[in-house]
Amino acid sequence: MFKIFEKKNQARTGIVTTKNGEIKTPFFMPDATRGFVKFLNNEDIARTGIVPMVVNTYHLFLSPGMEIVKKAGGIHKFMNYDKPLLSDSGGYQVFSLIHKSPKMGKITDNEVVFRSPTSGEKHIITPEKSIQIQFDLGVDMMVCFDDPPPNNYSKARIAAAVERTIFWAERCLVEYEKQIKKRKITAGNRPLIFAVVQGGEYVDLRQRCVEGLIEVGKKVGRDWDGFGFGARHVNEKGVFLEEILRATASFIPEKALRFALGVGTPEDIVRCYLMGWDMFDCVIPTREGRHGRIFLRIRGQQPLPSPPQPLSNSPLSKGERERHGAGGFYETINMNNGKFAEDFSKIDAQCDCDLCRNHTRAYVHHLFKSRDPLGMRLAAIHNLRFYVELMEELKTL
RNA sequence: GGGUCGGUGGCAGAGUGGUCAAUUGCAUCAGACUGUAAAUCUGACGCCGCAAGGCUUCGGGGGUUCGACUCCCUCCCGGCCCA
Repeated sequence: MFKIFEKKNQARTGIVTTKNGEIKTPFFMPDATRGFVKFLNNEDIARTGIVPMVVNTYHLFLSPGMEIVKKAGGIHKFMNYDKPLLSDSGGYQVFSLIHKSPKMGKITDNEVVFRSPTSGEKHIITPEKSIQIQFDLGVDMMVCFDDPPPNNYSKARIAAAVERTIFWAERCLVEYEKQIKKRKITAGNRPLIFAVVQGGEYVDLRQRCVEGLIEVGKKVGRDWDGFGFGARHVNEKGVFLEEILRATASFIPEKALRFALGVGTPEDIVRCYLMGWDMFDCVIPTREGRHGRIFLRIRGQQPLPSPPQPLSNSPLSKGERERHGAGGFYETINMNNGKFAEDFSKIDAQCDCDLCRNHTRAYVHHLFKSRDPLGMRLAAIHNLRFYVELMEELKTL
């Protein structure tokens, strides 16, 4: 259930109720794809202020496999995590696998056949099966199995993916209803279900997709709890699809949650929030943290859709400047850079995360140069803390 | 003292007459990362130059050759073996 507290232009704040607790919107979810955020344990996660996380149907299905998750008593018990979890359907993973290398599998209207990249073993996923797996996981929020084509596909192919996504969404929703009944799940305990909007860079296809999905809801007799923005939200050059995101948000009913899947950089999140998107997930804070990039808030600068400007005492490198441009609310530093070798200042004197409370830049640089997992862990913790604080600040905009 | 093997770019270590400014690894420097096949990947890495390109290199010196990191002489230095 989603309740809106306040609305300012398109942006809104609210609260989502799930069987494992409430979440205030807007919120960010780190990707615990295989049932863990790499290098972090639940206590680390809790200290960052993160509440919900994303797990992945595809990855958990392959390993450890559903038999083990079921024996554990569901994904929450397996992970020992008692806060809300959202499972992604696995569609994006299977499709990107096949789009990258057609030998890896085959997509038909009925099902997706693919080979495990690690074992080579053959698997079949259908919309129904994805939903069943997500019920077996026992998550708080689940996502329909969709068809996410690369944005550079022809309009005809994107249109076909839209139709298939709608068709599959119906199968997902029918299966959802079936599972609710079969498992005797009460209204208060049911997982929220999200449809996914495809349509690439075509506004009309995005609109068609949302309309088709809403019709599916009416037909099955169950309104979608939310809609996700499918495929990538940036073009091949990494440029944010401003109008597509804005238009898609406007097509989605106001009472539904708007989930910007895979978004994104801090400025992209700000942009999406201002357009009315409520929830986000992305690998950026954790992956880039593991790779040495640290996000630093420029205090006093309001989060804006525009990118950041450099701190005067810590100039951005050429690449960083090119990426972020001038004028903004944060910068990034790369802890691998030699310039930190003798920098005994704090990473961010005002941040209260494990990294900033306890260590200097020089020490963290040393951890990265030593390739010790501790540096990667601390950097991921810091970046998540940065994202959590950003979400808090969004509410003040 | 005798014998023997060897001295290559920050390090390790290829190359053994021309296609070598010199394979590769490490280190170093920088970049990328957006519903995680990512503790990953990419690039640079003698000197000057944005570049085209130019310049100086393979322990020191001398020699052979059209041409040497590669062959010869000698000196210096190191490992191992024998005394």
